[in-house]
Amino acid sequence: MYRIGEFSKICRVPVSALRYYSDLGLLPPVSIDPTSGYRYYEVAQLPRLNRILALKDLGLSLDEIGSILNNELSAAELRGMLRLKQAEMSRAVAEQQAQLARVESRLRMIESEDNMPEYEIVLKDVDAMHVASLREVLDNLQEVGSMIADGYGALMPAGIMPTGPCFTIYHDPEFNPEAADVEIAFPVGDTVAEAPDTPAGRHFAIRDIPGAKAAVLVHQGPYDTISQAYVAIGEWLEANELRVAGPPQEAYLTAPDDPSGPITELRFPVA
Amino acid sequence: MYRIGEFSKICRVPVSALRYYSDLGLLPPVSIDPTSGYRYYEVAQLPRLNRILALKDLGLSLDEIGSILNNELSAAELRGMLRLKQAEMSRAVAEQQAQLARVESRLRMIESEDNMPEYEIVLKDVDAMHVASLREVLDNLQEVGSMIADGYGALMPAGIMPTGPCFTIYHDPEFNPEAADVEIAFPVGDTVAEAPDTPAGRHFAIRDIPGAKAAVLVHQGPYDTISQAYVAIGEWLEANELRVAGPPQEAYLTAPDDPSGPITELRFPVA
DNA sequence: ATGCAGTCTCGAGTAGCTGGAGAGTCAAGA
DNA sequence: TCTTGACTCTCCAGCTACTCGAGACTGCAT
Repeated sequence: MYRIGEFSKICRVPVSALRYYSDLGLLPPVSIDPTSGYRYYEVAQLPRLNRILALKDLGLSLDEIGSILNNELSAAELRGMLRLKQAEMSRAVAEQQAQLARVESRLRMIESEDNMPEYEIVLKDVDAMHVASLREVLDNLQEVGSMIADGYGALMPAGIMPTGPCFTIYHDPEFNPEAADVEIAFPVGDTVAEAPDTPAGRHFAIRDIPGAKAAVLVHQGPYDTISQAYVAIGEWLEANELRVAGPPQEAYLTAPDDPSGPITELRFPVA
Repeated sequence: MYRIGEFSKICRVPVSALRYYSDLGLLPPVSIDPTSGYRYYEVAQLPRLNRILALKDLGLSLDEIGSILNNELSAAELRGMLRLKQAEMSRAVAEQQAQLARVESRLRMIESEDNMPEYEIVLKDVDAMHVASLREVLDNLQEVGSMIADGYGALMPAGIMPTGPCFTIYHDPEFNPEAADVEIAFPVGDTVAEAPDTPAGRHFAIRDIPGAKAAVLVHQGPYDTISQAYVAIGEWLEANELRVAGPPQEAYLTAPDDPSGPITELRFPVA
């Protein structure tokens, strides 16, 4: 019979943890003095304690360990749980490694530039959207502005309120300013199934854009400096070993008359 | 000006998190209606929010991010912090991978045996000890018992109380029952600098055993079945790709007359 | 006027402990 | 027998970065 401190030395587990396990009923002391409340342990409890530690080390929660120790779980169930943990952990490892890679690339960046980067690029889950869109091959990207106005000019009178800021999708595999395959999308309610032609005679397509993970960057300032943002996001993707998995999007988050100037969000879907 | 829900859609950050950042002062809304308490945001806050998310993704705490955003930290300090995080994270990644390997080896084990393993093996930090020890080359391991008794026979009368259970250290690079280089160690107080010779005329060495990480296993049952435990720990070390980094120890945790039978702890230092 | 979706604050919960406060206990020395 | 000091007890708070729920209020559309 050892008091908790001695037992703690023997098993090399902190006293506080032993008390915690005792309270949870995971490792009840062999006896508790009813007057003093002192917990008394025996060396014979070491195998059980080691089982607890071993199972904990496998990533199981104390709750789950309790079930296992009380034989509430069959071997098959334990196997299933472990397989689940395994999948979960390999995902976690991959995620951790990616995060470490991001830290390293960031370090390299600030050590070469010796200051904070101009843009912050973040991975986000962009969820699925139902959109009304106009797709055209343009020989002049200036036209995008008038196409947007044209689109709103059709949707608003028809009572179709966009549910979010409109954005363009650049379908070209490589940038070609003389024949740019551009889609302008207006997010609309899920129930919208058709839209009238625009004042300029364009025809809407209604489609779903699936959700995806995307590298997202916010560009604040005049649109004609946005190429810097493309450079930054390209470098970032390369540094983080991510591959582009779809056409990039540019969302126009501000109204044309916003006092803080135009704000554009770049989204590159990644695998 | 957007209400929190709309802004949440734009930035793809949950409302609860935005409120949390607002309470922490990390991303205060541009205005708060004094009567309703409604928070109002603007698109121009997206860059700051993305900075928060990017820094968070680098493993910084919200506290640290707050300092950075308020310019309380120089670029050099940020670099230092990131380097620290980097070291910490690569350690964490390695640890996670090792844990994943343990899960996988455990899965393989229970899938081949189709039941729970007999022993639970755990990595523990064994801390440094000051010991009085007897080292000898024995041609018969049975003698260990009498050596232990001999040791106690010298220490107790001299008023040197062992501070923990005694243990043997097997110094042989490979097991040799005809000439086993065995050290029997009695943990004693740090102040002990010498001990008298034993009744049988053996001479104590007083030394420090450095702390180390060790694979630990508890064997409950008669000593002559302990070879199973050695097999188990050997398999475990192999499955977890750990290398032995010192002579193994066997600690005798029970008194000879303990009703629960002998309990032995095996410790293999690992790198 | 009435819904109803959105928002507010506040408090609790998460996992696995760790640390502290304040009180009681045990064994040895004076 | 008393004291001292090490140990132990219970209970509560804190850690991180939120999330969830209760109960009350607001804003907008019918």
